[in-house]
Amino acid sequence: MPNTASNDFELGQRLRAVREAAGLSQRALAKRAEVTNSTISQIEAGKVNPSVAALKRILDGIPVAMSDFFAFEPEPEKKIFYAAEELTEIGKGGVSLKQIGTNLYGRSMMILQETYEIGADTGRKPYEHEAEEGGVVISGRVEVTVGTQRKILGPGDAYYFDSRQPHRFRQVGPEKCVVISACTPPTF
Amino acid sequence: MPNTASNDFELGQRLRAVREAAGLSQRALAKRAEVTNSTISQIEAGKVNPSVAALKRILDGIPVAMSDFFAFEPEPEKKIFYAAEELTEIGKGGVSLKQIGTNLYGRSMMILQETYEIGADTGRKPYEHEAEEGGVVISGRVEVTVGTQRKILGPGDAYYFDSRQPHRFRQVGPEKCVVISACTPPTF
DNA sequence: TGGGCAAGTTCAATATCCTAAACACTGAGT
DNA sequence: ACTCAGTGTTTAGGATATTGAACTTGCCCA
Repeated sequence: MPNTASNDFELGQRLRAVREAAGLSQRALAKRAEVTNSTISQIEAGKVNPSVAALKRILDGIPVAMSDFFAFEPEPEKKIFYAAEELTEIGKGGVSLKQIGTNLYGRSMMILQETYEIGADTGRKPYEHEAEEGGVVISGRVEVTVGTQRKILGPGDAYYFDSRQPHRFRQVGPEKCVVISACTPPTF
Repeated sequence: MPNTASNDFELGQRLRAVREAAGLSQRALAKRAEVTNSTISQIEAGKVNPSVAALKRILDGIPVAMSDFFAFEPEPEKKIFYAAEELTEIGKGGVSLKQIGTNLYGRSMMILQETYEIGADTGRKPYEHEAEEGGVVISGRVEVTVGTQRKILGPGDAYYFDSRQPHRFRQVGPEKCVVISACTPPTF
């Protein structure tokens, strides 16, 4: 692909605006940022895609923080709605875990759509990181074992437990089972 | 300079954290971001300095906004104090304009230290963009003409006017004149 | 035990950026 | 007119990122 130079949005224009607002010439800024004036010229003209390191050094020379520089982005990607096929598939084997909303960095919980095929069994997960989780059965039946308790749940039934307890999910009955669940925190 | 790979701070570590928090593998994210898995691998390992375009595409694939990704930076460069020699020199000729604080993008005013050498004269600036400006004389004497009014100001004297009015500053007396002034808005 | 699969990593080749030096232009001062 | 110092721009070449494919590892399951 040729250098479209449009993938950066108006990065160059913004840099120019910021630099001029600071009353700096390209060379003056280049000296502070320890890059060359041509680098700045080409970036502002949209002829190149600067590396993150180069842009950071330049912005530090103004100085403007990276987050400020990108703060007022058009923000094209604040996804709120997700088509079914966009859901991130995590699981494997007979258990399919689909993450609702590709949880962004820093989210405080993760929502999953879990599908247990006929005969699917998570096996006994001994104990995991500190978290809580709960869910509701949408269709089918699943046998849930948490600690010493065990119960078969059908559509409309729900569960909620501390995930440090050993737990196991096993599909039962003639049809696959779908569960919507949530847990917190997502990874840590 | 060899590839230090440390200029990016912990960019790679952060990307890995963000990606894993989203539950995506390198290849899964690469597919969404339309880059290759090796690109992500090398970035996360700190072996390369990604281009802004590459990083943006990757973050869009998660999705995370650039500003969010850099939001919790150590913010090393929130400059508040400035050594005398750091002040940005703007003026030319007998008039030296030093910008206090290299006004960041979006600042709502600009503060200047103006030095008028012996005989310095700004000439009559007809009318400029909509703004207001004011200042205080620190040392020396300066004749200020604004519209039809004219006055010679000495140490401690001050002025304030709408800068759309034609105005002129002219050093008078045996010593150079130093003025601290402010104007708003800075550029626009 | 071995196959299959998905994970992250590495390597050579290509595409791209960054630098250094020169170019063109402007305004101010001899 | 000429130089000088300041703008921003352009160009060639070495440095670096990105690609595409191979490599390694670990895991599950037959």
